[in-house]
Amino acid sequence: MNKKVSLKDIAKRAQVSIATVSYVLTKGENSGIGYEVSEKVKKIAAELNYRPNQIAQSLRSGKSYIIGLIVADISNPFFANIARIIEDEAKKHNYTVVFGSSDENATKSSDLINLLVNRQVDGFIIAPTEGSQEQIINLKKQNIPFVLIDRHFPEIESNYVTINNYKAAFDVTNRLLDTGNSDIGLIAYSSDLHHMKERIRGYSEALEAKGIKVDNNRIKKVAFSNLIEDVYIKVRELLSAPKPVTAIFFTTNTLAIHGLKTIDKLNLKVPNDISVVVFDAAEAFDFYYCPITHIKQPLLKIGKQAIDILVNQINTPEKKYSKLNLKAILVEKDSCK
Amino acid sequence: MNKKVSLKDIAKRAQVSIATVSYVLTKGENSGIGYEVSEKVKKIAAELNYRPNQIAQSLRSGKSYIIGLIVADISNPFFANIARIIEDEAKKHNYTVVFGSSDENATKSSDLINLLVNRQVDGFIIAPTEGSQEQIINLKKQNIPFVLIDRHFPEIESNYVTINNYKAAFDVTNRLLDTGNSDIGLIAYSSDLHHMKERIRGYSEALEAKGIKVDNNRIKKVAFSNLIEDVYIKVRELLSAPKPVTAIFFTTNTLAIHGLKTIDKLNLKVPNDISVVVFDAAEAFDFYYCPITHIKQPLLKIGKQAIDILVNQINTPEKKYSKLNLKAILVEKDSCK
DNA sequence: ATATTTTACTTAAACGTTTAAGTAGTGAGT
DNA sequence: ACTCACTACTTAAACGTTTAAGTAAAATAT
Repeated sequence: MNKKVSLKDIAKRAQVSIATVSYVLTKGENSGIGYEVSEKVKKIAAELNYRPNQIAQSLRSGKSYIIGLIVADISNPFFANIARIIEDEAKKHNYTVVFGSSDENATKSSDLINLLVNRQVDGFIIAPTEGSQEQIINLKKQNIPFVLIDRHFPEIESNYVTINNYKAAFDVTNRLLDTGNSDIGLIAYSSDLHHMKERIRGYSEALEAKGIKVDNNRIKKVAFSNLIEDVYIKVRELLSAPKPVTAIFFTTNTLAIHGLKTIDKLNLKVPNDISVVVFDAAEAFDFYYCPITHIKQPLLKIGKQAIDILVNQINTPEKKYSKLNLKAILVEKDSCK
Repeated sequence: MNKKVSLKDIAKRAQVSIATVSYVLTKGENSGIGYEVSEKVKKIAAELNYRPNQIAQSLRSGKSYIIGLIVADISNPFFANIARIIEDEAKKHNYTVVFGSSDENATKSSDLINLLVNRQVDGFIIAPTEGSQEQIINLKKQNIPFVLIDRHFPEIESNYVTINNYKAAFDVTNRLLDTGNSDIGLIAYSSDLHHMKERIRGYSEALEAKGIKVDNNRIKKVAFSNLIEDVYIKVRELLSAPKPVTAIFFTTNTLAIHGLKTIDKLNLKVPNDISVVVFDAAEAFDFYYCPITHIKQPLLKIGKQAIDILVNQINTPEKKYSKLNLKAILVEKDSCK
């Protein structure tokens, strides 16, 4: 068995103390160690292929240089992309990202947070799931820095980077209205999460602004745990009601993917038989015969800002929270008519 | 600032030694510590919300319980899925997965490996990129356990879990031949990686087995770094040659996605104008008008086996390597005619 | 020539665990 | 009564770093 090379090994070979080796290797020019000894140490370190043990460094410094990222659903390309961006941004600040997917499940989220707290992560970036309020409050109590993304809890003061969901939903609903649709259904997750409510509020107020009464039967909610079937059922309900809708607003890309499959199964054509708008895109849409009008979130900005805020807070803990509401843009394609 | 709770804090409150606290908290029933003291310590630990510092545990034990996963391209759903499976499997063995994407770039791969070696990961699961042989050899030299997945280097003895790429490619090519295609093109990455060569060999030998001479002009290679354009060019070349092909075998899903887009642009219809088979699926294919015949890899099995082999090697370091060549299956759909 | 500063190192403590080894004190066995 | 074996703890060392504090020798100043 090859034991790993430590400062001790170098020290022994160079016949100096461990501290000397450490000084040579960590302080550059002005280590306070003489030229000859320095060179000797460096040479031996290179020969032995010395790698500092970051675990020991972390223990000593109290900093792990690890950021915990908890996304709601890693199979969703939205989160997959954001994870990637955050990883890249974190690396620029010399942080490694460890992440997990809560799958919209508060228990799993709690397990992940605990796991990572034990691993002494320096901070978190979290897309919190429903029912995870306490976990967030606990982080605050423990003084562990974190930034929420995509969603946040308005009742809990914290850093967050989200988009203006209300505004985006309002805009996209307006787009449907402008193209002549007044019977608009909405498919959402059955969730108390604020961003979901905001999307629904945007939809509702856009209708009301045009003097259209909101029909709660047209706001359909599906369970994350039973997505595929639920979407199928709800989309059918919208389309087979006494007065069927002429347009559907899918509040997430995953909902849309299964919604479009349902529409295909029912032999309806977008946009002639039914108009469609979606919150977020998906690569799969590229192959859909009709380009889909959708909301595009500024992923790069979200990731960059989240990391910036977090790293800042890690380095200079303050009581002031950063609350960012970024603008999302409406990408107009051919799916509304 | 809330300092974190350590054994010391509990010990002080309970008026016992640190060791006593450790014994109570880590050895269950037979800690050798009396009932009353045990209860007292446990109670205080709970009150203070004590969390063992895994960094300290790692330093002491020499084990980090972290597995490094390096995939070739995390934006590819094949790797995204496998990452997820590996994460889940690892958790069952009490390991945390830290991962990065090399983006098929040997330098990035090297950086990632170094980063993770410094972090004292207990082992690696790697989908190695072209030119990363030395990194792999270095891991061997340092006695760091690892398992290669998806690809491996035949010239380097190591653990690996791959599929039988030759067989799969042979089968899928045969499928094209059986449906009446004798002019078959192939789109591959320009890569020396063994699995890619094996796929090409499968294709070639399937043709030869039917007495068809392999035409090297029909084996097109594209650069990973210039994927979209290259695919477009090469697919066009195949289709506008003096004797155009009637079928194309895409050796990865990403190649197929852009290949199908090209086919759409050229106003050709699958399978009437052109037959298509693909190595690996993609969610996007669900929206393609023609269900695509493809090779399906046993992702779950690959992930499970990789973790099993790795964990095994971590716990009982042996010189014997596990080399797994799993079977992939051909999923027959409607894209061949 | 002597005091003072500077240089070039070493010692030792600390981070939070785990665990082998040590130490009282108790109870049983003879 | 005295040994022996338990029980219930504590002490101390170790994992690999970093760094404040210490020390001895050399260089400079007076």
